[in-house]
Amino acid sequence: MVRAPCCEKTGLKKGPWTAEEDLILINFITQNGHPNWRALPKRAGLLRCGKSCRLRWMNYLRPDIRRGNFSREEEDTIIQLHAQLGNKWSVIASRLPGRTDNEIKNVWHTHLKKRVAGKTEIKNGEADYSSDYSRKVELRSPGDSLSEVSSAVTSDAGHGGFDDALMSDLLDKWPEMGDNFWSEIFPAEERSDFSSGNSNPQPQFAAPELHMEDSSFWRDVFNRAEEHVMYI
DNA sequence: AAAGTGGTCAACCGCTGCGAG
DNA sequence: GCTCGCAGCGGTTGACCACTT
Repeated sequence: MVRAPCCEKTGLKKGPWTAEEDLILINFITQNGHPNWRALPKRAGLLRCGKSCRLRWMNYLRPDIRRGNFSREEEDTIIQLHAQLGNKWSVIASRLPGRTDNEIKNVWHTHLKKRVAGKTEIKNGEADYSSDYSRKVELRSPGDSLSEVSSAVTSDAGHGGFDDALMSDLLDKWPEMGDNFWSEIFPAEERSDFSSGNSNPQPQFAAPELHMEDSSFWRDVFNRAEEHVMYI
């Protein structure tokens, strides 16, 4: 038996999302939630498959996402959990409020894997600084995180034309959804590890302050959206 | 200044698990 | 109990960017 493809391949857009698409998705989910990802793009008027919409929302557009600035504690927690759980990125993500499995997976592969490997070598009495990366990691000041450094580089670049008034206007609009907006729309998404008695308590970080304020992404989206609107 | 190299991260692909009928 | 459709997950890719030579 052949399973039907996840989506109609023809006519569907792939690749990077545009600011316009982001806004359409945000607006649609804001108003309707996402009871059915498969049907969502059609209803929202997006030429994307449901999977793509879901991924974009879960990993990038959800307002309760913290972007960049992995703290040293978070990185250590990822290393610790990975040692316990292996590549269970979604489980690890559930222990790190505001972090997505995709982001954690990326951080692991780009930073932490090497760090762990480096420490193993150090443990074996053969500190190997042949890799420039491990040198950076080991020499940086305590409490600093590498991702903090990299995000500082990437997130602040290219936002010269950002209109703070536009951002604050948009931020003003969020409370209209009500404080319980997200829990209403996504009851199934409540992180069971936090909402229910977690039998295996893990280090908790400060509750995710809502991150729209400090999210470089939103700056970028609204910046690009503004540019887009100028063309309309 | 140009080319090469490596790092980063968003997004896609394919598989799995689960629930409804 | 079986089939089907869906959401979710983990692996992988590729474009972009920064740094080095």
